[in-house]
Order: sequence, then C-alpha cells, then structure tokens
Amino acid sequence: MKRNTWQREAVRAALDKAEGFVSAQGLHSTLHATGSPIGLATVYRALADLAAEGAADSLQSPEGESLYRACSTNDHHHHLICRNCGVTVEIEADAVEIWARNVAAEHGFSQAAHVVDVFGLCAACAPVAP
Amino acid sequence: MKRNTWQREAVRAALDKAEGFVSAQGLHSTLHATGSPIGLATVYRALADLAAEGAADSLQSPEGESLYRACSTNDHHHHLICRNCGVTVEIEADAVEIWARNVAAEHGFSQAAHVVDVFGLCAACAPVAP
DNA sequence: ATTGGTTTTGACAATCATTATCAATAGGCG
DNA sequence: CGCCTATTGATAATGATTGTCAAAACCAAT
Ligand SMILES: [Mn+2]
Ligand SMILES: [Mn+2]
Ligand SMILES: [Zn+2]
Ligand SMILES: [Zn+2]
Repeated sequence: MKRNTWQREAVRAALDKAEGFVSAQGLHSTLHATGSPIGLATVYRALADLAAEGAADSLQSPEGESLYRACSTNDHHHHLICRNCGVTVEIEADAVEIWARNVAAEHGFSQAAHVVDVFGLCAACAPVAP
Repeated sequence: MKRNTWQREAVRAALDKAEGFVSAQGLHSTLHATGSPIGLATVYRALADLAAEGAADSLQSPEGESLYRACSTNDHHHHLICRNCGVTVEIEADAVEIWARNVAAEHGFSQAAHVVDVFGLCAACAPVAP
C-alpha cells in the first residue's frame, strides 16, 4: 500500500506551481530554495511515481534530460514547448493520432506509441533570444 | 580543413550497414567486434559530425540515449522504429509538417522544430516480445 | 496513544552515457 | 620528405540517474 508523505505532496505541489516542463534536478533546486530539505533521490522517485500513475507527463528534452509536468488533463495529448523559458501549451490533435496509428499499421508494426513534441520560442522569449 | 581518416570512413560504413538506429556505444562495440581498434571518443565525434553535416539522422531513445542512422534521403522526414530490434522505416508526411507549423504559429511560437517518432514492434519482433 | 511491521527516505556510492584533456599520431600541402 | 596542424585515443572528468541500506516515518492493529 502506498503511504502519504509530505515529500510526495511537496513534489506534487512544486510541479503544479511550475510554468512548464521541469527536470528532477531543477525541481529539487526549487524546493531547496524554498527551504524544503527534501532529498534528491526522493524527488526522482516521486516524479517517476507521478508519471507512472499518469498524474504527470514526461518527455526527453532535446539534450536527453527527462522533464516532467503536471498537465491539466489526463487525456492523451502533446506539447508546444518554449525552449527558452519552458512555458508549455497542451495540444490535442486527433489528426496526428490517426496518422500515427495508420503509419504503424501500414508497416506491420504493433503496440505503437509515439513521441510528438514541438519546440520553439514563445512570444515572450522571441525578442530576447533571436 | 577537414581531413580524411580511416576512422571516419569506418564509422560511416558501419552506420550504413546498420539496420536501424544505433547508439555510439553500440556502434563502437560492433566495430571492435570486427577487429577495428577505433576509439570510443572517436566514434562519438564522428557521429556528431555526421549528424551536424546532415549525413546522419539522430534522435533520443525513450530511455534518453542518442541514436544515429544513415538515412536514404537527406530530406526532412520521420521514423517508425522497432523498439526491439531497431529496424527503421523512413516516413514522410506533409500533413504532419503543416500541422506542426500551424500549431506553433497559432500560439505565437517562432523558430519551431518538432520531434515526431513512432515506436512499436515490427512484424518480425511482434511474436518474440508480446 | 503505543506498538510493530512495512514502506519511505536520504546521504552516499555506483552506473552509465557523454564530454574534456592532452600528449602522441598521422593527414596533406609545399 | 618535412612541417604544420587536425585528429586520435587512453584516460579523467562530468552530469544525470539509479542502487544501497540504515534510520525515520506511516499506519493499521492493538
Ligand atoms: Mn498523440
Ligand atoms: Mn517533420
Ligand atoms: Zn518562452
Ligand atoms: Zn523488430
């Protein structure tokens, strides 16, 4: 049985407060900055748990770091992410879902999953990082 | 000026022979297995160069490892990848390109790039890894 | 409220991929 | 051939992530 600890709640809360996708290291830094003595390994475990139970979305940054986000919906969706400030827009696109399913089927692939993310500069960041 | 070394050619050749996406570590192992004394750092550098000059495609595996492939075309395209054996199918889909461009524009994002990959089990691997 | 079994934590070590060093090596032009 | 310099590779360093395990915290049952 899963137990309730302030550490898990702290991670959940910090993830909710975050503007966009954040790394485990980054979230740990943020938590420490606010006075929390939570351990780094615990942050990693909490984020992995949240992702496993569907309470958080995760993706690999272009640099290969694992990033997490508390999304507003638990339905399957994708993201438009600012590569400068991390702000994220949730995107639903049935057309892409159907396309992915068909592409896999047409080539005899089963148990297909897909990674669809768009990275760019948000309107606020476009001026500062041309 | 860039010099020609047998190491660069060895990496290029090994990448051509590979069925699908491979990691730097994996390619280095393969090269060693065939008797090549090439160094690991050199494989990393050669792959980075090939990717930078557009001669190879690269992507992040779901586990966060960088994978490379010598694709048949240098045009922009995406991939359908067997997560068991690595065999890869190159996919072109204008509909997805247009969708990605529009999604970014609609939300005021500029300099947008996208990651679109489909992972599944190829027809040959479906039986062995249900 | 106290107990006791089980889960969770966290400091630290261990992994693993990737990158940085830097002396030795080897292209390639004159 | 000889020199200059890009490249190599053994090795150390880095950085994210995971493993270890004794101590601390949960929580259901007393
Ligand atoms: Mn989708
Ligand atoms: Mn595309
Ligand atoms: Zn931004
Ligand atoms: Zn396969």
